[in-house]
Amino acid sequence: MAGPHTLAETERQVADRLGDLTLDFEAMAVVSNLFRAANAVRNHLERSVLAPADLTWTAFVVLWVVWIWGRVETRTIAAEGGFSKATLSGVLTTLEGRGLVERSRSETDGRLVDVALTPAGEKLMRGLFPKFNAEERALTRHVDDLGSAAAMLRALTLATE
Amino acid sequence: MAGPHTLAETERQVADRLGDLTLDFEAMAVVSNLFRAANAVRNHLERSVLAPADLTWTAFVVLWVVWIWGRVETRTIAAEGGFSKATLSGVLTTLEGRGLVERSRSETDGRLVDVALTPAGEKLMRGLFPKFNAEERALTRHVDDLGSAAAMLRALTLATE
DNA sequence: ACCCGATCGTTCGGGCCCGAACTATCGGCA
DNA sequence: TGCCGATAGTTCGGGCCCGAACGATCGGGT
Repeated sequence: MAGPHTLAETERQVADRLGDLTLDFEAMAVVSNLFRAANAVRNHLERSVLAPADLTWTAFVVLWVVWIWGRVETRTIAAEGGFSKATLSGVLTTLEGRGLVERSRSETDGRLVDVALTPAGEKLMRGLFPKFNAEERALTRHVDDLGSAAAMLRALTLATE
Repeated sequence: MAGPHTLAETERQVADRLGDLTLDFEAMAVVSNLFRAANAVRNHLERSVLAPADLTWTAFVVLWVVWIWGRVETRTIAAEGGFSKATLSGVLTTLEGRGLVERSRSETDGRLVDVALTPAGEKLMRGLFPKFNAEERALTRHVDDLGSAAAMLRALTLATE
């Protein structure tokens, strides 16, 4: 554990508090470690790669989706990135103000808004993503089976639907 | 993947964009799925368990740490919960305003602040945590080996230090 | 041609989140 | 005793984050 207490200590304390109730300690540990890991990885990548480029995590995810898929509709970005359309709207305004993306109303459906990278955004991502991926590689180097790790995380995601 | 595109499609698109560079697709998938899973699990638990009690995720984590460990110093909560002390300060003010926790300056060290649950906070957690753990159990029921899953996530966390 | 339920993106309010700057306190050392 | 670097918690500014409410648009059915 990243905190000052070990998992065993925590479990004993919880058992003291709720000794009369049935608890699933293994499920508790998985969820707890999931957030510890996500938080730690996010903070690490933000500090090492994103902060020098003055980008937040969410802004980077938005740029990544638009960069990979080209001109995309707003609703696709939100679904792909895993955040609400309300959040996306604000982030897009920030990125548009910095000249990294462009919004344009769809010609075939007046409700939709298409998003595309500007040349500046394109240039930024081309320089930034290799550094990002190199850090991802370094962070995962001690995971023996990357394939089954990804599958396990995918199972967790699917369980919420 | 939770998004509209499969992992294979995404990899092909990335290869098209960066065909001249060496990338680690497996590391990319693990980090990507880590955030998808953490986001999905967090949103699910917030909506199913926390929202009815009018608690945010972070507020619940704070209450959990204080509940399990009894009277604790502020710095311990921040380290255990994985967020900054600036964030914690605001959340504690919110929880104190709702009468769920109490702040008190340490008698032995004037710099420290001790935090403890009020009876109302104690009652809330005793009723809420069993529901929370039941959801954790449901979410992780399709993970075959919970022990190795927790270990893998722990390895990811350690890699950031 | 006209409704009407569904869908899309934005806006609003409240709360979380972090780094940096700040104040107060502590402990060691001359 | 008096300094001084280290440490704890708060405050501040800017940005993210969500649900709910809103206005605009679409498309099927009459």
